[in-house]
Amino acid sequence: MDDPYATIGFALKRAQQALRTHMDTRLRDIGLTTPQYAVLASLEVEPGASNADLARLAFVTPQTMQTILVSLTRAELVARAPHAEHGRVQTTALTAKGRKALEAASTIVAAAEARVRQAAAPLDPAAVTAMLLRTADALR
Amino acid sequence: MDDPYATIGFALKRAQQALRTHMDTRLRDIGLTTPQYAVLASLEVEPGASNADLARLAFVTPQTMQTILVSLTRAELVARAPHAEHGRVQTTALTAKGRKALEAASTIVAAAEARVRQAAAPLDPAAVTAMLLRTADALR
DNA sequence: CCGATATCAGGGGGACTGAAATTG
DNA sequence: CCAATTTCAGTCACCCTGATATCG
Repeated sequence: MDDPYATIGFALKRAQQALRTHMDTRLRDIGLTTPQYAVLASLEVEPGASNADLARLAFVTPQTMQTILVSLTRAELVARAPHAEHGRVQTTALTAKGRKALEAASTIVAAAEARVRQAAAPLDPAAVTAMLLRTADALR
Repeated sequence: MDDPYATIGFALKRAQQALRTHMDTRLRDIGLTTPQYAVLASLEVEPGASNADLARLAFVTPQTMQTILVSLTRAELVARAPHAEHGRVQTTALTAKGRKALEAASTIVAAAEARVRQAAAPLDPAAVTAMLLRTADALR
């Protein structure tokens, strides 16, 4: 087999790690990690989502999402409340503080995305996005 | 900010996570994780490398590499020995068992890479690799 | 009774920061 | 004294198994 340093797999890991590190560094200033931002962003689209809902959206296990929600609750960025009908289900929603944090985070994340798109040139960003999602699907 | 689900950043995370999960699943049969495979592959190219050397090759902190080397040593896939001149430096090399594991892993990894390349079409794999490495550089 | 959900407990590997000790 | 290396300690986010409890 050929040079492992010349594979898409290796480059994929490098790029993702760089993006994650970059975002973590910027987001630390406003007290967030990258996964925490992702959950806040999901909650803006799906207010009142349950733990299981959020886990599916983020492609992680319910246990993992549980630990993230506990830390977000402790930081008072989200609030949880029992579901109106389903006794056991806990719904989660952004607090005012959480909405403020998300707004600040969005600027940071948009800037990072812009840098990635610039680096993608001359490849079309939409084509790159589609290619990456095809790759994810191909590896289920 | 636009839909976070339509960004390169989101797709990048999805693809990398899928690749990592896929490789971990396949490599588990031979008792390896993906980072452990990566270290074994580095050691084939750089036998006798130190912890700090390997950390730089993998773009992780020395502390992270330390934990990986401890587990590889415990599994007897690598062996560590004090450097001939530098008293504090520990050199690491593949054992016979480690070389065998690496060989088995290489087949698995090559198959995964082939699937990724197929999913990349119609984009040129070399162009995709270069684009991803450009992205990593752009985010330092 | 089944299935989905939520949560707790435990363990593991991999990533980080901070700090300490050694050594050139 | 400084720089590099190794290593210890702690935290975080991710996975897993298994168990418990609540519902529909």
